[in-house]
Amino acid sequence: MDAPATDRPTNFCDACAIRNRAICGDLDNREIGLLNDIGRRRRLEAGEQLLWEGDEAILVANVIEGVLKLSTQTADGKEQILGLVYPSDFLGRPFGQTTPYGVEALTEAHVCVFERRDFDRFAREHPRLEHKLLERTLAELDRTRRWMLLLGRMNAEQKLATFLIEMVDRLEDKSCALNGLEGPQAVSLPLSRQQIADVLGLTIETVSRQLTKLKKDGLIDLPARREVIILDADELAMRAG
Amino acid sequence: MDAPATDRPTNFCDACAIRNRAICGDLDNREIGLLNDIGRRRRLEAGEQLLWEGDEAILVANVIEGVLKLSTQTADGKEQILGLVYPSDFLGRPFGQTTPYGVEALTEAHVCVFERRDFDRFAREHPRLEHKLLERTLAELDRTRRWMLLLGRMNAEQKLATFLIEMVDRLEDKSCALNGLEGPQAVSLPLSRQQIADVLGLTIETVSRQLTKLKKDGLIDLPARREVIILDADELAMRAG
DNA sequence: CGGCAAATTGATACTTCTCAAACATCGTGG
DNA sequence: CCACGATGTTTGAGAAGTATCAATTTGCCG
Repeated sequence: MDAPATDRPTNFCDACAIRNRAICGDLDNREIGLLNDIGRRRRLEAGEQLLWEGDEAILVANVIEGVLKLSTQTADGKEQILGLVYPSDFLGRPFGQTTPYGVEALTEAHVCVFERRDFDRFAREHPRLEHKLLERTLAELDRTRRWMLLLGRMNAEQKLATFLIEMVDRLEDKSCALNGLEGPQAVSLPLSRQQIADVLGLTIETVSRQLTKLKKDGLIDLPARREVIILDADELAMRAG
Repeated sequence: MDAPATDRPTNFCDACAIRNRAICGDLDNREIGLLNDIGRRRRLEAGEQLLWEGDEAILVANVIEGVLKLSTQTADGKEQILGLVYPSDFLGRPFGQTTPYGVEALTEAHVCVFERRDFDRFAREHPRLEHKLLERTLAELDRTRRWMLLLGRMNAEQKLATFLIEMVDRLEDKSCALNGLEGPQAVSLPLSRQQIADVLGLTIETVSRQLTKLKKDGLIDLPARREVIILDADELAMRAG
């Protein structure tokens, strides 16, 4: 094999797993090349922090692989997870001065990061990208507002049921033979019990008790700490309210 | 006075109070003219509903005057207010199929409404407008996420204190002689006690009790149902956490 | 196998909700 | 102008739900 011309870096985008699902999806090859030039790949360990709340907003990123959390805390240190970010999602605060929340990898993760200034300039010059970003931001705002209903008006059981349904939706292990159209579905949670509590605005004990209750009631099974099997999706949806 | 040429409708934008603060702020006169052609003014009574949750998303609007609420409810009818919308704010779900929340005027209000399809087309053809809309949507997402911390992790006193500080920030009656740099500040709430409860994820009784407590503690005064005077903003900020 | 962190379980306290009643405010019509 | 009813608000008592604190138990990883 001949070595490629080395006067420009490799275009990672060509082989990018999320090439067509991320906000870059509408760009042509020339534009992708330009974007590739200002971005770089970065690998994060589970638990590694990418952005700190309140810091200057220097980075934005596309998630290529893994799950990350966006979170903030009260003055007295109680944490609230503001959102989970999955492959092909965009992350960070373009056109902003400070990062309004911390970003931490929940699993090993791969992201495609950009200096915010570079990204902002590129976006302003490429309306198709800005449009994609707008559509995503609007969708994220809708999702976030729906979560406000959960935080403000649901009880613990409704919160857990809603959470499990959402996780199945997002993470459903499509390779798993268990998952027929009906019948049990398995999920590997990327979150600890404490993190589930921080998503739902509950304590770890309440999360544990509610999961135990759902198990006793036969709606789910808990074969391992981070494994959940949905046995009765209909009843679970009922309890989600 | 001569009648104006009547081959095109009056351009309301010329006299628009929020002309420079709304998303139209970056448009030139020609573009404003085009936008004016697809929009129309509408007056809403307090309590009048503009959009219903789940309906087809047919309208978007700029708020010219008044305050409106965005809200949703649980299956069993408990309401959660998702946000308040003030003059110069944008409202509705562009590029979407359905309206994800109800919109109702809290006070008499004036809005500048567009058919969503018209607006979507106009926005796609005018990247400066789309950029403004993106910046607003990003800011609104930040604000909404901050509210999640309140809903998920604050107790009733912190919620009320945070709410009052936010309302002063937004509504501070600048014409009122009371408002020096320090000292008491007066606010006329556009919300009933029930609506405050629906913003904070509490019951009306808890809101009432917490307000009474803040009054007894000398942090606020409640001269009328919808009037609040902040007597000790520092201590209020302390209790907001 | 042992040590450690995470999760569960239990007992109790506290906050908030629920239901009920009294009270205040506002607008209306006498 | 005041009485009246309607609506919104405050207050009270008790119940329910969740948090807190403490003690185990479980599962994971070296």
